[in-house]
Amino acid sequence: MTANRGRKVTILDIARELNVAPSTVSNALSGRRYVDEDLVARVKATAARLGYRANPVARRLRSGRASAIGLFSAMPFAITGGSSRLGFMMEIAATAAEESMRAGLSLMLIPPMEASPSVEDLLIDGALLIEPARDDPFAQLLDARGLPVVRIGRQPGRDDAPAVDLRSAETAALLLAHLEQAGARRIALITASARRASHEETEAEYARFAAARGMAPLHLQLDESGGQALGRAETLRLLAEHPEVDAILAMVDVFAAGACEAAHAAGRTIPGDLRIATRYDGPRSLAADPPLTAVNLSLPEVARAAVKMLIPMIEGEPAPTRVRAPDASLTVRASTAA
Amino acid sequence: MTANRGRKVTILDIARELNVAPSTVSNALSGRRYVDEDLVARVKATAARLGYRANPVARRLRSGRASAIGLFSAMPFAITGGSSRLGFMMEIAATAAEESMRAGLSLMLIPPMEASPSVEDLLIDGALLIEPARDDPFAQLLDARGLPVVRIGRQPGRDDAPAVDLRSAETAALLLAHLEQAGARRIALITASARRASHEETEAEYARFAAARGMAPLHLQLDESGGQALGRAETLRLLAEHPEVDAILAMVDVFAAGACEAAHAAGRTIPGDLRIATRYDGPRSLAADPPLTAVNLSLPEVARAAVKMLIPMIEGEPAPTRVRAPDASLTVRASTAA
DNA sequence: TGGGTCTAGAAAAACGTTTTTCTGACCCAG
DNA sequence: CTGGGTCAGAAAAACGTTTTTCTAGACCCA
Repeated sequence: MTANRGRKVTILDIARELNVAPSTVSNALSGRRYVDEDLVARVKATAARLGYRANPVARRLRSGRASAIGLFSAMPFAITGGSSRLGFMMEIAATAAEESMRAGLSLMLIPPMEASPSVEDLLIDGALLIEPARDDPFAQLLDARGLPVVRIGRQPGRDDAPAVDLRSAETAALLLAHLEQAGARRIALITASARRASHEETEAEYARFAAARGMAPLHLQLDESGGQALGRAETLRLLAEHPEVDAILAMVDVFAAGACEAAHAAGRTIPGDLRIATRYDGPRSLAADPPLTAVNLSLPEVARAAVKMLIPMIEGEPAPTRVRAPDASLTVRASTAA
Repeated sequence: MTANRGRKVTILDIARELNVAPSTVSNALSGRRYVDEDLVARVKATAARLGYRANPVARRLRSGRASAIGLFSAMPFAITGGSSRLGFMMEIAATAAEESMRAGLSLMLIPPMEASPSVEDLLIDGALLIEPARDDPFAQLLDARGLPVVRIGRQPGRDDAPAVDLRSAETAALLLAHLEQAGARRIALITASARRASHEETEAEYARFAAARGMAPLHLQLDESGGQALGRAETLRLLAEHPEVDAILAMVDVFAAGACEAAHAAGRTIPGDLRIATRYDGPRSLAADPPLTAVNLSLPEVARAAVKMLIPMIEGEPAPTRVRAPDASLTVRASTAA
């Protein structure tokens, strides 16, 4: 019996109906002040009869709190998701949603889009920002709005900003050591041109690794939005120009998948002629042919840590400004296994 | 220069500062009524100087709109996500987030949790509900709140409710025909005890299929929260009691993965002795050993259709009440390939 | 010159709660 | 029999916008 005479039913309607003050209705329904049992019963009955639903927006007006946080990723979906739309961002999203719900916050998913949503108008109290680049547009908008933000992966140039450190230098070292140990003597590196900490750190680590061994560095920086096709095309060119390359470390999984295609097209066997490894152990590293050696980044733990950092920041309490991701570990698959 | 003297800066502060009415400040900032150019400039300057940020909650008070929709799944995460937290729900989430953002709505991720969030207090205008069971708790709460809801997968017993029909009978028929064509003569079925439309329809289709061929039906209904371990255990028992079984159709991917484990433990080869197929072609069907034959459910299209249904419902406009998912197609993998 | 229209801004209402403050009745101890 | 305390409810303030209504002056034209 949802008495729907046009307008929404408010607390005022109940008050009028019972000749009682609105505040009394509020207290009766919420129970935060004692109200005569009998009156409470009548209020509740009337509320039910009229089909009253508390307006959650009005409710939040006093506190000004949205009780929600946003999860932002500026990476094009070709990277974060691709055709199957699964991957890095969604793996973080799942755990972050759970963890924030535990704290009474909902999680809003802000997908990377050309027409970026007007950040000004999003109903959120804070944000998680996935792998921001040096000049990240979301980072600027969020900072301009003055929202608390936790970065998942440091933002280059913003060493002060609260972040979960993904420790990409260590990840890169792990992968390079594995490739070398698997027999590689000339390792090429493919990163993205976007200036994310993971790419910058990996490049530095690669330079160090190459220098230490007297190996001439061979490094491609590709545009993330090029996706798998670009990875394939550029790898083909690389293999043609540098036939001595016997391993490729592709930081972005779609580039790695493209590299596999290129290897097949160039008649190279994997891992016999060419070893290929990537960073994020997601659905794409599994689906590649052959499945790719990759790194377990412990994204659920990372997501949980990020939410735990963000919550006190929202409350205005002191919060740690830097947390380190757990130690990474290698998952060796056919793309490098001897 | 975020002049932060305790309180938040409001439109009133700007008005006071300039000896001007609050409404004028509002109009100057929003531009929806003409305000003298010079004054606009002064208002904007003062706003910037004081560090004014519009309060999005207050802004929404008049409209009462949250500008957000919720994505709910009552399936335990063991099913929807599992250890890697990816899968059905997240695949839908990615596309739904994109599609709703396009309409100016954000998407809230409501993960399945024991302590269900108080649905009453969620700041949403509508909801998508993934594969609700006959007695789905979220469905009840959402309906009680009077929110528009689009079900992704019909809800048994709620044929009237707006939904995207996942056409599970056809999916089941596709899988059964494939198993038979791959040489199976005795196909066992594993569904979940939760009464979701996909399970009910599959069971019906299986019964029809078996009857038509004079094949004695063999059907297990498992508790979804049991996950892969339960799938393994029950498959082991099944194989012991019915050694003649030469194919298993497991509707839930974790059960299928468990069935693979069981087959190995029982010394059966896949697909030689035993063919295994599942429904959702997600990361788990790929990661199984061997990779599983599964169905492409076109979840991105499904998610888009669901959002498109929901939007007019929120606006109070007439909306279609039933949409059919695209035709399903089979992805044949090593678990059934001859 | 009087009545109409237009203008830019002021003023007030509205959105729907929650929280704080006020009030009158009652009770009890001093 | 009075002053203070407790009680349940009323009243009002508060939250921060947006929207509607009002107003005083400028302008115009018959």
